Amino acid sequence: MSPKAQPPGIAFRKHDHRRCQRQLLAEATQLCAERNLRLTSRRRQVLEILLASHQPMGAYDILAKLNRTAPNEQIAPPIVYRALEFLLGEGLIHRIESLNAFISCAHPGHRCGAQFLICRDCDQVAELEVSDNGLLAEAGSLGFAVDHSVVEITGVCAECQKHVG
Amino acid sequence: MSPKAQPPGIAFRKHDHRRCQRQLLAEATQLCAERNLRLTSRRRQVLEILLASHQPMGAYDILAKLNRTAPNEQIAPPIVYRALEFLLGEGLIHRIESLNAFISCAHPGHRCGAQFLICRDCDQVAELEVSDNGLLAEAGSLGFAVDHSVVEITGVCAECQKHVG
DNA sequence: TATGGTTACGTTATAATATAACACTATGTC
DNA sequence: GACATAGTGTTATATTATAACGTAACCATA
Ligand SMILES: [Zn+2]
Ligand SMILES: [Zn+2]
Ligand SMILES: [Zn+2]
Ligand SMILES: [Zn+2]
Repeated sequence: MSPKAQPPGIAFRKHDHRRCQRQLLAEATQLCAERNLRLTSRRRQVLEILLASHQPMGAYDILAKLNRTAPNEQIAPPIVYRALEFLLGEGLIHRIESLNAFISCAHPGHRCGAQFLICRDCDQVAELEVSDNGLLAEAGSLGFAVDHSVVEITGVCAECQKHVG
Repeated sequence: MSPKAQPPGIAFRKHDHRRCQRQLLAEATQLCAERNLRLTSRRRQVLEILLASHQPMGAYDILAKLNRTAPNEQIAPPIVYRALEFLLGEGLIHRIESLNAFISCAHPGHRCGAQFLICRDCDQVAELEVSDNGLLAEAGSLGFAVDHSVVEITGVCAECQKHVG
């Protein structure tokens, strides 16, 4: 089975996010099963926190949320960072470098680089998946062997442009 | 006068860096004069430290270098960050988000977004200037108003590929 | 050349982000 | 159960960045 990926720019569209969320969690669960990896409760907890929205969250925001849900235990940074590391490694979340923050992946399992549109008004982030040929071509012509690419475009989404103008 | 920009990928080519450095400093000086801005000695100091190579440096590396050159005074972080802020604002340097580091700009004054190839072997960073159409087109089709773009490609440069075998 | 406004610099303290190191616990295998 | 391994918990600390406030340099005008 190959579940359908979220369409590009979904973060900026009105959509049934409950469903969006459920679908992505199911995909993550399945993907871990297929890879024989353990989506432990900590890891799932962190993933669910990120799946709750299309907004990126800092590691310490996630930490705070964890500690709010379970005020008896006192969770420390390494726990969060380790869960994030696992999720990043499996392509279930992405790191937004220009925000020092993390966001759930809209197409779990795609191992290639993603591109992000970041609205500085509503803080939503949409994930694209464009084969940005021009750039990779230039890299190729210089004999540069690409490993990983970070593409983060900041601006104002269509919805927010309406509300301001 | 419009001085010639460094060709794309210069960081990965053998070149007369003394000259490269001199040229970029001259351009920076002129540009500040034209804009009626003060390239103070602190700012110039920080710029010169970055111009010394095509490798990005962390703010604290720059700080350490400043303090090494003048062991009598004890310079503190805000001084460095303020100089960096000025240089960033004028497009004389760039911030490499994925490294939390700074690098001198190869085309001072160009206000548009740049793209970087980052060699994880030799730590050199080459600045490109490609109109990466595919991506901006996608952004446009979503009605997203682009503000600033971060493009950072990590990999291994041609030279380093030879040396590893 | 005084005077006042502005910009830049210096200093101290602290915030925000991230990791090292090591002990303990759960999980799967024999 | 004994063992190896992977995951978690805990403490301390490293790294990156900024807030707040005072001082000095610069620049215009009188
Ligand atoms: Zn959604
Ligand atoms: Zn928006
Ligand atoms: Zn050079
Ligand atoms: Zn290299």
